[in-house]
Amino acid sequence: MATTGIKDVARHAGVSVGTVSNVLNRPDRVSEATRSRVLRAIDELGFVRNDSARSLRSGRTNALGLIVLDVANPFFTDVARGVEDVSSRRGTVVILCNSDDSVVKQETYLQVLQEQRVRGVLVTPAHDSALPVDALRTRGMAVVLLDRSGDRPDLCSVAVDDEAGGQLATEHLLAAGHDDFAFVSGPLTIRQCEERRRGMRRALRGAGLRLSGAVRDVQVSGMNARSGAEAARRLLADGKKGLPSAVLCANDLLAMGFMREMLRAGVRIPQDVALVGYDDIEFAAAAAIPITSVRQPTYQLGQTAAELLLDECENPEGHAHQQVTFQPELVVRESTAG
Amino acid sequence: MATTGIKDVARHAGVSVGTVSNVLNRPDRVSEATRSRVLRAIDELGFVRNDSARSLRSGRTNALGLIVLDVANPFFTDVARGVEDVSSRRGTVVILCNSDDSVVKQETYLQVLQEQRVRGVLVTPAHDSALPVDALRTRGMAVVLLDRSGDRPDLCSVAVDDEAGGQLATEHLLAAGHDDFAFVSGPLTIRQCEERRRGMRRALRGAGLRLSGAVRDVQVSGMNARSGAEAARRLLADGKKGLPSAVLCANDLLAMGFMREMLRAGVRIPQDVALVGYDDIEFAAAAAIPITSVRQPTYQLGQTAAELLLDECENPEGHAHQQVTFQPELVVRESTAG
DNA sequence: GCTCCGTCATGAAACGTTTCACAGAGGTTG
DNA sequence: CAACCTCTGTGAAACGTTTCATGACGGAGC
Repeated sequence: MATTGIKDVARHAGVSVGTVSNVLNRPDRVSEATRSRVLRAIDELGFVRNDSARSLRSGRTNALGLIVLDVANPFFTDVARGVEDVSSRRGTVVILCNSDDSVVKQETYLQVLQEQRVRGVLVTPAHDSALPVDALRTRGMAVVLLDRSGDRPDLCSVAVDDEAGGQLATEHLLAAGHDDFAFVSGPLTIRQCEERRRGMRRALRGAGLRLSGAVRDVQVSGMNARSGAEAARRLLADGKKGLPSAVLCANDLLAMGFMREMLRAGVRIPQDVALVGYDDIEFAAAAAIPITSVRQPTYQLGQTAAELLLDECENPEGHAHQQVTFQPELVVRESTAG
Repeated sequence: MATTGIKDVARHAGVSVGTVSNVLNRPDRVSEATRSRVLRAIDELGFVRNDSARSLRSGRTNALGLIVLDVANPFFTDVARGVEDVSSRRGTVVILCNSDDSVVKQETYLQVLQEQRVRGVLVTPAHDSALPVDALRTRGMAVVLLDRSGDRPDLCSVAVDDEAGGQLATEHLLAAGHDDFAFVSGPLTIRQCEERRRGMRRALRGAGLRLSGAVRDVQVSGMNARSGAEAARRLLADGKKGLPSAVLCANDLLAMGFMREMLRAGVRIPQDVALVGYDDIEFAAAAAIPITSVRQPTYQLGQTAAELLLDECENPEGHAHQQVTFQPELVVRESTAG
């Protein structure tokens, strides 16, 4: 299958291959007349540039890699969308990789992306794996960390301030007069859980409350609705102290399960218990009682990360590494409207 | 930046470049001794194959394109996940493209993917755009249609039977003794809405009901929770006939909004109105009253599509085009447990 | 009329692989 | 011992671009 190449175009237009290449890459170097002649030839022959050859010769590709834990997670989906939009605007293409939080898969993909000679990678590191950043750099690939704040000054990174989010949510509840709290979350080894909790505690301390009396932790195994329901049951069974008047869940799925179980037990939300979730997934607003939640600028996170990466690629010398931290935002709904 | 190439490896291992290439591509053609010597050299030099050169020479890339309407839509997210898993298992890489249902974007991406010389494309066609399938084929790219059933016998396609889904849901409601229905959906120009509706009507006819009396259409502008709530309000205001006893919504978001508005008005679900959604998104189960819904094998859809595509690529001659249609499945929950 | 300069176009060399025709070494067969 | 394999390894020719040194042409300045 002889694909028509630049040579055929050249012959058909009666010029040299160099000229065709110039028409493609530096149109201003070519006179109006020949340029249009070449363009017509391209059109007539249905010529399509071969990017492999282009990359090989020029030493740079038009692709970048995106490694996330799992696109099926709405958080990463939105991030991916942001990345893709920026990338397409800049004429680059995104190669999508799911590591499933596995270090092995992550390594495999990094290898593949190196073979592809992508311009750079955006990666949410699996676990606390140490990325072979230097090795990548050596191969001329830029690296930007996603959803991981800047513990490395020699790297660009983009993240959302989870501690601030926890604090924000708590201050909202404090302002409504609450003084008896619970924090529902998955294992605190999950960074996000731990940081959101820390934010909550900071807010409580800031309000002059004694942590030991003002807040209890309800820790469940998962971060889904089922676990949320379990947390609710545990609190309901916890007769001696009675229910807390305000609850912060480490994510919206937990909050949804929690709410359902509470409603079923006849507890009124927000009158008896005020509830705040985290992530502001689409369904937080669609729940039986719309849930107040902490929104993260996920799409923008992806956009910014892609822009940082492409900037670093385009201007490796003048590039200053940035650690960007976004601030979350509270979306108030009925679940705290008491 | 002189990346170390096959030549350096050859020199370092004291063999010819041809031999190194053989070690990489047909290890059995090389003696044990030299093979390990070469492998060691590769390791010591940190050599990474240049896929651009490889593709250029061999005429085939290791990439395939995936064009969806929007990854942020959970449906496509799951599909993408299926595609990616299969692809990575086969050593291929996925280039992700969002067309946003725009024909222009779709064309642009197809052009880019051609330049990349991807092995093939998986595409959910925007609108009813006619894909330039033949032009793509000419360039040696395989094409598989996603979520669009086989109106073209010369093409592989993968889809879910929406009509069957509508029928399934309706039969479930009929079996529970309902005889007064409503179908809540967005514009019927959306293929999915139209087909699900058709399935419902077929089931009703099959049960010997007269359509004119047994079912009303409630058509709203969107496919989200807000529109669902609007549909509910419209039915509530529709005093003369009273409420239907069973409602099928064209997707789960509609169903969630619908439910919320009904509950707020004091209508009991499922006692007063039974409710069925569509898509079985994760949150259907987490709603205030868990929603019975029609599940689609989205992940598997993606897997199958990717497999068909790769098969076609690997064996263009012996490949027989298939139009695969998946059957949806009903997941019964409390919203119809009356 | 001469030099000098800018504008356009040319042709060949590179980019890093894969592939292929071929060669040398050793073994087997008749 | 000649003829003929098989097993390994070689070297050079592609693949389709980009890039770069070079050249042709015509006009401006002196």
